[in-house]
Amino acid sequence: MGNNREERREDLRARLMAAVEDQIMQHGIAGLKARAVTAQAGCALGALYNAFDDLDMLVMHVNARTLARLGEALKAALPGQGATAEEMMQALAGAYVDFACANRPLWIALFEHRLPAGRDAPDWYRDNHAVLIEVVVPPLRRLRPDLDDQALALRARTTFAAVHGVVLLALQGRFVGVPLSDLRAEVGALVSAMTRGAHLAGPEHGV
Amino acid sequence: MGNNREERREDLRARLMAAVEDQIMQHGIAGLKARAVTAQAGCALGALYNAFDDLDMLVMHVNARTLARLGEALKAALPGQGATAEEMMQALAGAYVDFACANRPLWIALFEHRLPAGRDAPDWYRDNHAVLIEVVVPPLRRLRPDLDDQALALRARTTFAAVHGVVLLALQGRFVGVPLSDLRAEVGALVSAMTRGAHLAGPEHGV
DNA sequence: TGTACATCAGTGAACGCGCGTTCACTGATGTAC
DNA sequence: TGTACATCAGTGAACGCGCGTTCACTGATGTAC
Repeated sequence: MGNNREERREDLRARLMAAVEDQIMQHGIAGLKARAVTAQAGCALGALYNAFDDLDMLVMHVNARTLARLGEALKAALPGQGATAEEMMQALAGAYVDFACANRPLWIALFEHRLPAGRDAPDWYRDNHAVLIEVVVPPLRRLRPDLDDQALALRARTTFAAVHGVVLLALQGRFVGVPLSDLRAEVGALVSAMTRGAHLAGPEHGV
Repeated sequence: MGNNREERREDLRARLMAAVEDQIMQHGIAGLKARAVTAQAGCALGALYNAFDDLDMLVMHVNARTLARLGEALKAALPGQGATAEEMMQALAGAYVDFACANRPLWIALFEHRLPAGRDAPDWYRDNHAVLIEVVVPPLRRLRPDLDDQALALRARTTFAAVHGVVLLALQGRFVGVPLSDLRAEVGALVSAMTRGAHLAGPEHGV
């Protein structure tokens, strides 16, 4: 059993990631502490630094998993063949709201965690984010067949960011945010307006 | 000259606020340090705690001023009598982008600064945020004469948050954000789609 | 106007705490013969 | 199969640093008489 060491290592990494997820869900990313994580994972403080470079790296692995789960949720929400572009958009936006609400602190960690100045995120981490944009492209292409791939990719980011903004301000409990009870309906209305307005291919500002 | 003491106190408060603004512009809210602030204001570390309750309160005063300046910028950008609702919206969104770009770290501080768990912001601080929403209501009312005041106030928040989201992800340099060079155009396109789509008073999702 | 006293802004060294990270040590696991 | 040795995961006390806040002290400003 030559891979026993490797198995134990992977097991510890998994326990640490699970502990981080739980701690973030309980106390938010701002309240995350190495000691609480290792205590919950059932290992010594120092073991964290055997399994991962440091706490930031551990958080990035958890964020990557959250992102993957979010991506799955979005894909799973897409309706079947016969759906209109607006129905696809509504399904994606609804799934985004649902995921963010159900995993609020983890979802917020996705957008709040930042490395100390000077370090920047590894490629595998950056690349994970692509799914959030890519999933929006197909319905958008049907709404805007006049746009080329590059313009579509850009517009997909904008569309995502618009929905994201409404969800973020609401879930952060900011004063300017929409009340949680109205979130779903308001996001629905926004997507509705965006998709219907996008149809009208009038002259666009600055494009 | 019985108010000399009061004058000096106000002068110190003003110097501290100016120093905080400068420090945030240079190093961001995350890099704000009491020592750097008092050094730049030309007073001793302890003087800060004579002039303000603590560093958080000082930051809130600066945020309030930033918010006031932002409110002025938005109002100043509104076009004259003959303008259409979409023109008003575009002017507001454009002014929002401009202000956020020109005051990026201060603007980000507005949305990133948070009090330690348990304390919550005083009323005068919360109330300052209303301007961001109120300014959107008049053009929105013309686009949606069917909505009552309450629904309008809600939709104004949603509209604001959508634009805000696009600007935020771009200015934070997030991977999913729009490149800065495309920000103005994309926000323009978003506002365009939202206002034109809002006209079509079809059945709305969940409303 | 002058003197004695009270007040309080201003000072900055010291406090205190939180917390990520290290490191010398241990003991279990795997390897060589 | 058994024994000696090497490796390395696991340990947790200690380190180190950053940094907001306090507090005993000072001296300038204002007040009373």
